[in-house]
Amino acid sequence: MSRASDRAYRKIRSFILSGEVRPGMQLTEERLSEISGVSRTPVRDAVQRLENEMLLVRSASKRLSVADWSNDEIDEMFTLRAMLESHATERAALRMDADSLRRLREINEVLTNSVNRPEPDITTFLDANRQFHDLILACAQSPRLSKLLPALVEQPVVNRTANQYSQEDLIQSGTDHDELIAAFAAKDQVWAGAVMTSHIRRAFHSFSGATRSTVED
Amino acid sequence: MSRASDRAYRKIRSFILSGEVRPGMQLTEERLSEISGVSRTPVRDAVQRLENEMLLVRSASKRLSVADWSNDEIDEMFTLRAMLESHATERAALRMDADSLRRLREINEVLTNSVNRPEPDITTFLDANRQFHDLILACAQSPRLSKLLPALVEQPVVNRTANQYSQEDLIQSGTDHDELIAAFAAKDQVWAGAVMTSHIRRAFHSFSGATRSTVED
DNA sequence: TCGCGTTCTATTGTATACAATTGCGGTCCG
DNA sequence: CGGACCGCAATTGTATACAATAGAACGCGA
Repeated sequence: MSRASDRAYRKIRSFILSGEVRPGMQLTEERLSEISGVSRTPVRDAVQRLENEMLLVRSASKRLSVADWSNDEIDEMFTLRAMLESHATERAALRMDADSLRRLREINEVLTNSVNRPEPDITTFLDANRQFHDLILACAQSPRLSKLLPALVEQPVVNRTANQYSQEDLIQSGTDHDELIAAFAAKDQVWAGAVMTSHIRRAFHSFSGATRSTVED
Repeated sequence: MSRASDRAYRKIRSFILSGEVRPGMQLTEERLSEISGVSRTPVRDAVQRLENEMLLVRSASKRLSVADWSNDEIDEMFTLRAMLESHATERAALRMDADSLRRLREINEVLTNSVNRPEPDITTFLDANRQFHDLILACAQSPRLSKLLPALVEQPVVNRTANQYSQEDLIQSGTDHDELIAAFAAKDQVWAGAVMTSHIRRAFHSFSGATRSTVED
């Protein structure tokens, strides 16, 4: 979208993810327009996008509030993501070209280096990770998937989790990616899809293990 | 959404589906506001929704045009729908209560009656069919799915196809639904999911068989 | 004091005017 | 005659003012 609209989207998004506002809390459009520094018109565009990503929800009568996900919803989110992203991976396996494969290797090189050190560089890891998954999605060549998946991946969880990952988890991610690359090289869609499924399911369990047990403490 | 916005959405939608405009054709926001009889502001809301459903696309520089789906995209659409809707069905199988089950039977009774006659009543069929699938989706109790699926089902294809279905196809739909109901009654999620998958895949092949061969003629 | 209705206020929805951007066409120079 | 540049027209993007609606607070009567 356009400049103001995008600006609003990013500002509001990071505002929500920063944790300054608690789930369930009301947010008026006017408030959001103050936050993002643009008028309500582009704010409304941004809000509609955030509603689709379910970061914002419209309460009974049109009032906006920050989404509050139940555990069941988070489970479901990972499940759907695993389904769709492994499907994307299967498609990508059939359509992968040499250049993309090379690029995937480069990206994963960066990712691996960022975690194979005493103090993992989370920012670099997240960035490389995103690039890796994005490139696969692009190779899947499915406009629909490209529209649906991002709303599911939506960093909320990804980002919140990355800090909770243990270093072994991060290293394992790099290993998963290596195996994905091997599957792509072999043009084996079943293999590739399966690796992606377990990659995501593992992330899910690391996540739910970490956060939920701490909540219960 | 609100009144004008919804009105715009429906008007534009039916305008596109009516076939008055051909895929790829440009549509200015002003034109759309004339069609729907409201100002550009609510039109833009509606447009954003239609973009998500991929009935409209924004070409290179923000100009709107009617979406033009490749065969591959239509295949993908059915594939995704089958994946997600059978997943929804699996969830529903675990959560189905007696009332909903009864209601499903009622709806399918209507559906079956509408096609078991010399001249099938397509309108009634479509309406009952939609209710049937909607109720299952509701029983799945997954806000995410409820958001994702409709954008995929989106009558475009459903409606265009219904007229192309042979009477046997329509009757078979009713039979599929009966089997779904049996699976729900048995609380067998695997069974239910499988029936839904084949239900949709059959629709897909009826569709692509009908339309694509005629195109090639 | 409780329940109900009424008014007032906060919030969202719509229209319109204006700004910015992009495409198109015409013209001028080589 | 061809190509590039410049300027106008069409289209989208943004702001603001106003309308409609839903919620809350207040007061009145039973």
